[in-house]
Amino acid sequence: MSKDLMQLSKTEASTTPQYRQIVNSIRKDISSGVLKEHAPLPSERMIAERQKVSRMTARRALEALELEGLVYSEHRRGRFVSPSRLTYDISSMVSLAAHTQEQGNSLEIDVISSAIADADTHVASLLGIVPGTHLYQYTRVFRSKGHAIFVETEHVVASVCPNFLSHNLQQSTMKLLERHHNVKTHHGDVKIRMRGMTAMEAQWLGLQENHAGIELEQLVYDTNNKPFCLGYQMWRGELAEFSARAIVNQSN
Amino acid sequence: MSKDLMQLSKTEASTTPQYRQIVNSIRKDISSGVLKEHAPLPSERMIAERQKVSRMTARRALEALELEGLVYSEHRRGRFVSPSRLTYDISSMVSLAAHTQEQGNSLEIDVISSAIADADTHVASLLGIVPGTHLYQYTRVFRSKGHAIFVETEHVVASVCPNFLSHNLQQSTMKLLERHHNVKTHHGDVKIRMRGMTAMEAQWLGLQENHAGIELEQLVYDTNNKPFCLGYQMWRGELAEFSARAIVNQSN
DNA sequence: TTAGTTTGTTGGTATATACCAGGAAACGAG
DNA sequence: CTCGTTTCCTGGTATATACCAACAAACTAA
Repeated sequence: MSKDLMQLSKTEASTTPQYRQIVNSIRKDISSGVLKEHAPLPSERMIAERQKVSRMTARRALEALELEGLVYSEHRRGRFVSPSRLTYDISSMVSLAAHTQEQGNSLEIDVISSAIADADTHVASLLGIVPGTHLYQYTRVFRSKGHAIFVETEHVVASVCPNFLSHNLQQSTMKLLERHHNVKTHHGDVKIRMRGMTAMEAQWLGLQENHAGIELEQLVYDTNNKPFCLGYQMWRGELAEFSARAIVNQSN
Repeated sequence: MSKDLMQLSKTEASTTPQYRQIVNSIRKDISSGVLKEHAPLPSERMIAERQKVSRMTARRALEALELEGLVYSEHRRGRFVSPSRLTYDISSMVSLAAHTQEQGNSLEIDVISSAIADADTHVASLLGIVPGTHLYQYTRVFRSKGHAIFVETEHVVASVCPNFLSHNLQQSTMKLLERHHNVKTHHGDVKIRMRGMTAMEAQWLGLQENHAGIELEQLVYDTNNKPFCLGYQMWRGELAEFSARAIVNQSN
């Protein structure tokens, strides 16, 4: 709140737009550590007054920072410095929840919904089943220190794991399937893309509509080479990093 | 001023913001095919006039569509419908240029710069060499049908491929290294993240500053398990999809 | 025909203003 | 001391206006 951080000057400044100068000044404060993770940024009106610009110009600057991922906004509470990224190794297929726990970081899981449903044509074709087959579907939000990182919806073929929803879903479902239903994962096909969030996704992650994020689609196969689980994760783009190892096929 | 706006009430129009209604209307036109790939959208002023909103509101709608990736903007020329995505299989490590050529799509390559340089500490530590070691560095823009898709900068250890820059770089450099310098790729470590573009990157891709994209970092190892090439690709997020296959380690 | 200029379009930047709704903290009554 | 209300602050939406620079097409002079 009571900060005298902003630099006045701009003196010669010149051709770079004012809002971009504000962006650069705040970016510097973040990288230099003056503003730390989750620290509140000055409000639009505050910046406008101190930098002698209109509120709309201050707003442009803050929106640009959001776009870059350096800053996140919380619905009418203010804007804050984004925390550092969480790395997810898509090659290992080890549950992220288990992995981060080993690293010392906890990952909280909120179960938004869980139900049994019939497969629609899209899900059915990916899972190699006939439309209408029973699926367990559940949506969960993953948080670190209370901050939402991604939201996941999984579709599991019901026949492989009767009464699956009776388990507590606040843990790794892959481990659950292995332990209690003898379903062993053999491999997974992963797709990663950047896309705009739906209104629901944005709400779950505490963001505004609009906003691009990273979607991770995972189709998981058992040791019989049959797909049994389809998952969609929508990540806050600025919080994620995905790693993988690619082995070159010798025959190529 | 000259409007009797006050009484147009919110009646049926409901609670969704006007700019969002415009977004939805345009989104419908795109998905229904009324507006096709690379088709020009109506200008800000045009929308403002036709929808009876201010230009700034029309602008908000178009910016939201850009953010979602449905639309791209060309510097003071107008806004256009984004084309469909290009899939890149990061598991195969096969040159994207070669791969797309097989699919029938051509991929044009512009060489922006190429030079020999000394490794800085960051690049050196990733490549496992001492800072100051000679590297071949080159930056290339990849286009499909004239539209920039991503820009790539590669750093290759000079000692493994003398006179590398004498080749024509408008082709797969991995194949070049294999054919002419007997460097065989064994595997690659890939990292994917979403981040804001630098001014340079945005310029090369024909975009505004700001703008999030997907960065792909590739560290390529030879058959002796030594890294010899470090590459950074910055993709237009709305144009890319990355696929990979993850094999589960049995010992886990 | 060609080269240069003009004109109209586009998006980009910027200001000033207004009102709304949700969150939070201070306040005030029980 | 707690519970509800008030008040202030926040970002979100929206209008109206202004000027700039880059581009494209139309026009104009050589």
